[in-house]
Amino acid sequence: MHKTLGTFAKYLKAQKLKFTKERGAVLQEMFLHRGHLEAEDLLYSLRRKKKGASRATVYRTLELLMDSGIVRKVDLGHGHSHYELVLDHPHHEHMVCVNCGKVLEFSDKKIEMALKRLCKKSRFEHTSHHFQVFGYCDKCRRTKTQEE
Amino acid sequence: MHKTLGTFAKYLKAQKLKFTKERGAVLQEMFLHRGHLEAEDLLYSLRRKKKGASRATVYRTLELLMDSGIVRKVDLGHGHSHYELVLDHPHHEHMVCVNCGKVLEFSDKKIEMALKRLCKKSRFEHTSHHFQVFGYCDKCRRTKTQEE
DNA sequence: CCTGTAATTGAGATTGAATCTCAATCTCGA
DNA sequence: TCGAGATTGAGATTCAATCTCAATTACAGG
Ligand SMILES: [Mn+2]
Ligand SMILES: [Mn+2]
Ligand SMILES: [Zn+2]
Ligand SMILES: [Zn+2]
Repeated sequence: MHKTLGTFAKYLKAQKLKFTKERGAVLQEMFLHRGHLEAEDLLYSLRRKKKGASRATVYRTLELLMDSGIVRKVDLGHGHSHYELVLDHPHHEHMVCVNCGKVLEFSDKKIEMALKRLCKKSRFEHTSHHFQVFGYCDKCRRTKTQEE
Repeated sequence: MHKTLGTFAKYLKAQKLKFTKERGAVLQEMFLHRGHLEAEDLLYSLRRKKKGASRATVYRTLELLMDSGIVRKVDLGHGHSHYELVLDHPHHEHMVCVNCGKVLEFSDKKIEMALKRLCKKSRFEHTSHHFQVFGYCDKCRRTKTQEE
């Protein structure tokens, strides 16, 4: 946390922005929960602790955290965004259980290589990508099989 | 178109649903434009031709077309859905130019195989996936390079 | 060709995520 | 300590998508 806090402070200073208790609280809350968080989760979590930050401020702070490379936006196919800490957590993709919502993370050199090759072939300059896999996690798969 | 029209008619009959001029018009419009369409595009396109169908009906018809396997929903990372005809157009992924919006389609056996292997390893039962690649198409890449 | 009934439609209300507005408040460097 | 300029929050707004429900329509059976 402390290293990241420093990163954020430095980023804010460089942009002539201010470090406020609301911004600090949002970052702290991201650390507290880890995982893949919705903005709304952060909002209510903060409210419960009386460390309120308005909805607008939560979204604005997430934007800043993304700009400073501390947080990334994740698309889990729910029709709204989730956010996760970058930390030393390198680029990866997500498998989402359509039954219980569980999220598995994965990354694969072969896929990355194949994608690179395909982009070259199409003369497409790749800057980023999202890869969401949907299905049933181990637990839900077993339950489902028994019911049939 | 005619084969697909038959598929749709058959599907509707099997579900005890009715074939209406609005539903016919939406399907016809999908054929007219091909490509990756937004619901809103369909809506205005139909209005211009006085073949009106309300917003609600357009969305409801797209739902039926998906259920009958004629159309699939596409996520191009725009925060709202696009739709495309399935036809004999097999499963594929999309590259989206962040500058001009151009969409390139691709599919890759190696990626499919790697994904299959990863799911097996995680005991995850794969049912579907979305893969969006963002970057610059050939044309925009050239323009961008010259400007720098 | 009729008719009755169940499905369909459309105008407009509603939802939910995300963004915007702007007056009041706060931060931080000098 | 002070003031310029950044920030905040309540509530309005946007936009895609869905819902509501009274009026309309399709179509199976006669
Ligand atoms: Mn993740
Ligand atoms: Mn496509
Ligand atoms: Zn599960
Ligand atoms: Zn382009």
